[in-house]
Parts: sequence; C-alpha cells; structure tokens
Amino acid sequence: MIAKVAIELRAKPVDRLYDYLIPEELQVQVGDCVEVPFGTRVVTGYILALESEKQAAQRELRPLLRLMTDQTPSLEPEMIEMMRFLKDRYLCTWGAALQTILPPVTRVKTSARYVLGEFATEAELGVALVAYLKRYKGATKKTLVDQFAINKRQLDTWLQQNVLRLDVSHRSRLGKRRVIAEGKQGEQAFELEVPLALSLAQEIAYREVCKALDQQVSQTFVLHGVTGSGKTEVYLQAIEYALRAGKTAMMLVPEIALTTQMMARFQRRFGARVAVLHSRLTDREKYEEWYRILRQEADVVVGARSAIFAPLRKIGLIVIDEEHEQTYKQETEPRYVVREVAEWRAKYHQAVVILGSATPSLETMYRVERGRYTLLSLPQRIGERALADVQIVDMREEFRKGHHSLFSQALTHALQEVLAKGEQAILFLNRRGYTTILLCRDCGEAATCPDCDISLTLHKVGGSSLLRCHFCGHTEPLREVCASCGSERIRQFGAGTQKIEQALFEQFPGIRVIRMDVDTTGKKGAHEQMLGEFERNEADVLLGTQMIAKGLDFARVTLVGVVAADISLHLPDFRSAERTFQLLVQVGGRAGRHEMPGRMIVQTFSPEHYAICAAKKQDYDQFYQTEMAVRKAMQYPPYTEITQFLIAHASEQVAYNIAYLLYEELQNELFGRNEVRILAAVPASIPRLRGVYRYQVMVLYTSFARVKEAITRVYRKMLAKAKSGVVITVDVNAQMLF
DNA sequence: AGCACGCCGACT
DNA sequence: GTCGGCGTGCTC
Repeated sequence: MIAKVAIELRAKPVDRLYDYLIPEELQVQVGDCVEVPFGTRVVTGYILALESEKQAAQRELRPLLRLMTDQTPSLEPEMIEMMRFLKDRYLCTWGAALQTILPPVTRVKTSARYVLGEFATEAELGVALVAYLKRYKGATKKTLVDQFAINKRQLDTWLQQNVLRLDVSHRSRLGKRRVIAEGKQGEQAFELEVPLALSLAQEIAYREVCKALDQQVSQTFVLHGVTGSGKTEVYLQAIEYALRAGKTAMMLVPEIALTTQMMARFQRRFGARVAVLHSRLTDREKYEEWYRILRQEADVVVGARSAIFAPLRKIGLIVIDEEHEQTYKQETEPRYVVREVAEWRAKYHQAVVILGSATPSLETMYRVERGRYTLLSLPQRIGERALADVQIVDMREEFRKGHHSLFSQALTHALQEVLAKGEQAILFLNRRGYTTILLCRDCGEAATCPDCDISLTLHKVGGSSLLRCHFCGHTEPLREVCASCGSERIRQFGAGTQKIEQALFEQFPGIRVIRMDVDTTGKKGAHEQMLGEFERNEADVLLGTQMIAKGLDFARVTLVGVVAADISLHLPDFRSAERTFQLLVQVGGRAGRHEMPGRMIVQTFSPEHYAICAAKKQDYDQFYQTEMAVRKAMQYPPYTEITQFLIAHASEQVAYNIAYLLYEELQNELFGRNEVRILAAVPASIPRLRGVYRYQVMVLYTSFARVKEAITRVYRKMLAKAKSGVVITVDVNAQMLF
C-alpha cells in the first residue's frame, strides 16, 4: 500500500498530495499524522488516502518515516472531506486547509540542529564553537553560517567526517505529555437560568426549527428579526431542543468582542458544556477548548468565524448571528465564507442552519425568494417597545445656515438633553484618528504613505502629532510645511474619532467620554473594561467606530448619533449602499432597548439617498427592492458571484503584464460564454501596498460549478508561469472589492 | 517555503 | 585560484 500525504507546508509550489511507501511494520490509517522525507528535509503531514501500490506513480517512492499519532490527533473523515471542500471551493493549498481545521498547537514543530559528532575535536572546530555546541545542545545552520562564519562546504565536510551530526527532532508545541490531556476543569458550578417565555412570533419560529430538527434533513432558515426582537432566545431554545435530541450545536457571532457576553448567556443556560473558540485565544486556551469538544465534554460551541471548524460530532444546529456581517468572510487563505462552510457541514450532518439578522444580506434574502431558504420573521421588539425614532439631518443645510460644528444643532440639543437627564448616548463614526486628509492649499498635494498609495491619517499621541498609514502602519512626524512645495498653508479634512472626542470636550464641558476604536482597545481586556465602565454609568457618551455598532445592549442609552453617514456610502464598492443601510439599522438598534424610548440622529450630506431614506423608516423591504433593481441592472451579486484575482509585484510593469496575461487566459478559457463576464486588468483599490504594486482581474458568473474548472486551470497555469517575486492570489466569492 | 546546485564578480 | 552572491529548480 502507498499513502497519499498532505504536507504541513502552505507554499503554493508544493501544493499537491505526495505518495509514500508504508513500511510493513507500521499500522497506518487514513487521517494519521506522519513524518515523511521531503527533498533534503523531514516534514510532517497527514494521510488523506491509502492506495494499492499498482495505482501508484511510475517513479521510485520513498517510505514514510514514522507515525506521529502519539503527539497529535488523527483527522476524522469529516475533517478530510472538509479540507477537500475548502480546496475545491476556495482554491486554497492543502497546507492552508490543514492549518485551518486544526488548532495551531497540534502542529508538529520540526527543528534541525547541528550537534557534535563522533569525531569532533577542538582542534578541528575551534574552542569557541565546541563550547557553544555543548552549552546550547547544538546550533542551527543559520547560527553556524552567520555567527561562526562557517561556509557550506566546510559544513558538508564535517558532516561527512562525522565531526558534526545533523539532529532532526519533532515535537508538538505543548510537549508530548501535555498533548493528549485529560479534562482539567474543576467544572466550576454555573447558576442555571430557565428559558424565557416566548412571544407568538418567537414560538412560531422555534417550532419551525424544531420540526426541521426532527426531520433530520439539512435545511437553512433565515431568522429576520428587528433589533431587540429576541432572536437570541430563539437560538437558545432551539439549541436546547437539539441537545435534548442528543445532537450538538454551534453559535457563531461576527466579532470576537461579542463572544464574551454571548458566552456568559450560554453558560447561564447550558453550564459547563459550552466551549468557546476564536482566533484571539492563546494557543493553550485554543487547545484546551478544542480538545474539550473533541472529547465530547463540550457539545455547544460559541465563537467567531474560525469556530465553524470546531471538531463537533453529530451536529444538529448551526446558528450564524448577524449573518450579513462581512467579518464572516476570511480575508486570508483559505478565503472561506462561513455561511458556505456551515451549509456544507449541515449537509454532512443532516443539520439545520439558522441565519439571523435584522438586515439579511441580499444574497441571503435572494435565496429566500428563490425558495432555497425558509424565512422566519420576528417583526416586533420584545415587550412591543418601539424602534428608535430616526431623524435625518441634512448637513448641507447646516452649512448653509452657517453652522460649521461637527455636531448639527439637532445632535447638539439632543446631547445636551441626554446630559441633563443623566441618560447615555452612543456616537458612531466609522473613521479613527484625528483627521484623514492633509491637503496643501498651494500645490494641492496630499500627505501620502511612501509605501502605499493612500493618504496618511493624523493621530494625536500624547502631546505630539503623528501621521500614520492605516494599511502598513508606517508612521512619520507631522511636518509644518508641505513636503512638495514648502508651503505652510496646510488644510486638514475628514474628522476621525479623536477629533470628535476633542470636540465633545470643547462643546460640552465636563462630559465623560469613552472612545473605542482600534487605537484604544489594543490591549487584551480593554474592550470589556470600557464596556463595563459605560455599563456602570461612568461615562455619558460611548464614542466609537464599527466595533460599537452591533450587539451592545445598555439600558440607559436613549440617543444614538451617526456623525457622518456618508463615509460608508461613498466607498468605491457596489455593496456600499447595503453596508450603509445595515450599519444604520444596526446602530439605531442600540437605542431604547429597555424602558426608556430611544432616538437616532443621522448626519449626512446625502439625505435623499435610498439607503438613508430606508434606514429612516427602518424599512428593510423597501431597501431590498430598490437595491435589488440596481444589482439586477448591473448584473452584480446576488445575481452573479465575483471571483477576484490579485497580482502583486515590486515592478508595476511586471504586475500589469502578468495581470494582462491572466486576463487573456481567462478570455481564452471562457470564450463565448455569455453568462460570464471578465473585467480587464486594472490597478487594485489599493494600487500600491508596502511598496508592492497590485493589479486585479475579476470574473463575474452565474454558476461557479460551470466556471470552476476554467478558473482553476488558469490560476494553476499562471502560478506555474509567474517568476519569483510575483504573488498571485484568488478570492472566490469576494466580498471586499475596495 | 526551504534547500542545493550553479554560474559570475571581488578578493587573499 | 577561492569565496560567496542569489537566480533556478526540485521536493513523492
């Protein structure tokens, strides 16, 4: 027999399965982790299939070296199938698929060290080197070459003479003894709470899901519920129903920050059988939780995107909350869409998927329309509380009246009222930093990043002003004069959260503000701490970016202010209207969730835009109809799907040439197919990033199945053709096009 | 990705 | 002549 092995390397040139002979004394099975020779190296991988020898390649095969099953778990059949799915759908490497479905700690670390050989002498090696090798139990090749100035020929000679010996060792990152750990929790006690009474709408939704769970046929529901309508309670009771039937369940939230409160709620309901998984856990935490699930000590998983790969068995229900969020798309390889992986797993387990949202993505609602998904609605807030009253402020009008403040009169008055009553407000601005554009009034040059083609953002750090690139992190001091003409007349545009914070202090003396953005929540736990302070009424205003838009629930918040709705509206992406509408509904949902009624004030320069108008009325259906007409006219998603190729190289000419070649190849492959559109090679939305030029080619199609082979062939061909230094990536079902 | 091989310029 | 630079090619 021979073993087909997926190697634990992500590199594209080695992305294939390798065949190895199985030594007779080894008892191997599909899924086992093995150590194999690989060129001059030794690496680890997983057996994905076993084949009889006669099917094997013509070439001479090398035998695999040993089994690693004492150090790392074997892959279950579903995991192997899931890797194939990831590879097939998102065109990722085996290595990337492998790393995605396994927690990082199970990866086996290989280290090669040069140690003293049988014939080592101080005369030959020198006193210093012998001392070093003794003290540090060998040295890496890099150390020998760099620090001891030993050339490669000398190294080879010493190896041949057995003056030095190459010692290759492999161990999983937590050490052998820890790996197959026993449950260590004292299983702390949880005070369990009982399910809440359901409203009629909740009851109907719950029963529909239960019926599907009973039928054990994979099915997808869309739970369309306005903010505050009690979607979570439906999830909880449906999960409880699945657990009672002996199944397991998964609850996904769009952001890591939201796992904390969701986890608390789940533990109050289900106790210690809940596990949490997300990418910001430490390796040790990930490992503990992952094994708890694998050992079936936990049968409910709460987590962010990556939790979709939790090693649950017998899955009954997968819930994706706020399913419209872009965070459910992984933006590095493998570029998966969580909803698609969830549906794949649901099909595998004959399980049910619930996609919950107040503003379902157009893709999702279109599937409802086509009969692929079943719609469940929660049209009212719990306790019949009213949705926030929305007021749109036309900022052009404000300017005309001579009000140049960042806060309109309406927002100013509303804030004063909140302060007077001792209530709380949330201010939303999707832009961090102080100001985003520095423009010279004399020559018109803007301050841009030397390595990326984007404007630098002004940040105030301590007492000083810094210019920072939000893509690569490049930082430089703020200069008093224009870099290109020397003029001192520099104008700042585009207020960010820092500037809003300052304006609040200036206009509302004594105001207590908590600012939450990437710059203030860097430290672990900062998030929870700030939200805790706001909850305890230690601040009047919570000011922040995207991260405060969703999930938060504060009883005293009666006012939500959107400082500039136009930012997201004018991003160069066809989904910008959809994102704006979603964001406004989401942010508005933060106000008046309890006894006190809420209101929202939206400042904009485009009050007549349909996304803003629909948000004012909180009318999903109106927005859906209008936007779908636009999408249909343009043949954009959900009527089509987009796959984006990105070609990057230090030379703009090379990047363009390769991109053009790729475009031509696609044209050849897809010639005459009228359900496919190929968009010409153009600079990517960030044309230069960290000094590298980027070009993109996009393909729009109605059925991936019908273009998959062509796209895969072209991608492979271009990877093979492209010289070193050219980076080609592919993003199937791309979500972020700017 | 690594790692080895191989073909040219800068030195003891 | 030797050393070492990194372009090219391969890994079952």
